[in-house]
Amino acid sequence: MKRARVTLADVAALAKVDRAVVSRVVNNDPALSIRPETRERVLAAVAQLGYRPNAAARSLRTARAHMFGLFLPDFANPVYAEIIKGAEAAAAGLGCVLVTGSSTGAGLGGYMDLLGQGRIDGLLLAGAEGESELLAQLDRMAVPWLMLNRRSPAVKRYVILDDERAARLAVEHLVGLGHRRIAHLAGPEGADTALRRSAGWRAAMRDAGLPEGPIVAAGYTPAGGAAAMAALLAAPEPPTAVFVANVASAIGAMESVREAGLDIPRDVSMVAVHDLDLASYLAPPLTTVRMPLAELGRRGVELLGSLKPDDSVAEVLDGPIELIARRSTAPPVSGGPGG
Amino acid sequence: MKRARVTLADVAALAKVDRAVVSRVVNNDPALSIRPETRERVLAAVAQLGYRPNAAARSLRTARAHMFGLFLPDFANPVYAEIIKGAEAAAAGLGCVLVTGSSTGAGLGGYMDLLGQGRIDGLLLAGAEGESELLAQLDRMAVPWLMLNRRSPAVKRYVILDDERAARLAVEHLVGLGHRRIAHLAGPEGADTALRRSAGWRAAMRDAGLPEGPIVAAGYTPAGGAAAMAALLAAPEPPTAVFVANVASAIGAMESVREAGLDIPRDVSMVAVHDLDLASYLAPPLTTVRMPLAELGRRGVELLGSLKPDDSVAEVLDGPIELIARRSTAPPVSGGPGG
DNA sequence: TTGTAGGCGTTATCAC
DNA sequence: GTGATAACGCCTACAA
Repeated sequence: MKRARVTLADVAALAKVDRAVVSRVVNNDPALSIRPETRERVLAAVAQLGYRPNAAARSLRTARAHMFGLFLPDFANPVYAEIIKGAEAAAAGLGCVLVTGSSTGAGLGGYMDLLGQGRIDGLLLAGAEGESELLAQLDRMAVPWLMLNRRSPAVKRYVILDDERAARLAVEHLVGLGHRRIAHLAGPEGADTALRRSAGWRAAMRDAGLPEGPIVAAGYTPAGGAAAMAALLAAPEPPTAVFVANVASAIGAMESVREAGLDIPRDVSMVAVHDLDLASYLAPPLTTVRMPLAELGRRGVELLGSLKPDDSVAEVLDGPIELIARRSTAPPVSGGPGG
Repeated sequence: MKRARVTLADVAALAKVDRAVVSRVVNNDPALSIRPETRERVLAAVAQLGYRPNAAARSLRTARAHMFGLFLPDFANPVYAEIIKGAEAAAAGLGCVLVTGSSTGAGLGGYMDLLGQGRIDGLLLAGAEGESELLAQLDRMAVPWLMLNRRSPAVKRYVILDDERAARLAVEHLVGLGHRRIAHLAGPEGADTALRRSAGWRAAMRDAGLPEGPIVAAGYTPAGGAAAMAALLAAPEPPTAVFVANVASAIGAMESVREAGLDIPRDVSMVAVHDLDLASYLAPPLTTVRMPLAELGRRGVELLGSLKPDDSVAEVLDGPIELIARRSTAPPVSGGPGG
């Protein structure tokens, strides 16, 4: 029953036709005219033997793997879950499968090899910090790849979201509530998303005629956010509101506020980028800016599928960005914390 | 510069040797005696041309893909991040790459095809609920696969953690603090992990000579946990402590407790399975049971690599399981909530 | 409507 | 020490 390997030849023999015929039937060759009964016989044989085309042979012949790759820094960052979902769905729509890997367990090297060896037809990179060596190599490889949610340093090959607009939305919400001393808990130094969000904060403050508040950088983790927020609160004139670059850091930042014996939103309002399920279950529920992450994944795959090796892409995805107001933001108490 | 495809033949021509020689050099064939200068020439040609072996051709020839698959229900569940990390590292150790996919974006079908077509050498399934049809098919496929963190219904092909012991540890912690009315916020009905954790709770209660407290099931999500906890609190004689089957549900459960105007741990103590970064940043920091998730991923790949198609595996991974006491558990106030 | 034949890039088994 | 040659399983002009 369990045959290790059923080939086209086995099916052909059973159906008493040539392998070529089986191949065309299996591939639904439109330019094939065949007697219904013959097709029946072939299909029956395929079913009976449990035949599945060997992908290696097929790829060797057609130089297409019907597979895309997505590489990211860390599965623990929940924003990637959403991106992956969109990318997987898009790949499935193209009749391909998406394979995902991270740099926590293994390096980018493995996925680069997949690409170099033609085992995947394209690679999506969601943040490959400090891998500029490999990136240069990638660019020499005459093969489709794209950065997701992050601009590529040398070549123009990326799709990003409008992080600047998201930041403005957040800051405008705080300004609308009456805040004037609005600090920024930024992302990691040099990270491209962090840069764009900081720029948005800066622009919105300027537009509102407000002085640029204090800014401190931190990794996109609770621990990073906690440390950064502590620094912000230690300042002589602490902010009445904070725009946090990422929801994970915000979780840590909230803890720092509690540690300091202060209350959110009475003493400090807080709004963060990226909306997660989690946000509405924090204490208090966190005001966030929702961005179209699944859409980003979807679009990335879509572009990969239709990209020529030397094309350049520099796209800011135009999708819905909205503020989800919850209970972590409120008008400032006059005088602010300590007043 | 950008050559679409450099083959063995190109290298052989440049190095003025036969393709066979190049192949042996590239593969470090130990049974090859070769003049050092020849090897030099070959290596130089490889470097100059940027040759990379074509994986399709190699797989066709050797019937090995050097690739393992891991399939899971949802990347948004953070416990999988840890499992993936271990699995990726183990695969890299075997000179393979691990590719991961989820059922949120596409179905299991794509990954089953990878396996059936020989594009991956084995498949790890971390929860494929309700896919029993595909599972049966998998078993007929004479190909290595394994369930992770979940027992397989028909065949014995799984590695799990000692969830029962984890549950006992949690309950014993609560009993040690003096709790007697210990409820259980269980996982989804029918989920295998949920079953094992419930069994542990039941056993620990019996061993402590305590009556089995109330139990209510919920999905492993904040929303599920919130609803279930609300139900538990509405009972005439609410528990003084809750053993929650999963950290995600616990986050929702904490919110329900706050909604009810109660305090953790004064009115209700709470302990949950699986330790995440996040846990120490909740309000209050959540007491958890840490399980060796990365180890589970590692072991899964290890077994896949050395499994014969008809072998059966039923392993309870023997790794460190420890209670991480934080501030969500404390001795009960005499009389309990409302007393 | 069906069959034939060549080759995709490797590796393994020989022979020289 | 090195080279020739035959598969691996499939696709696709082209021929019949």
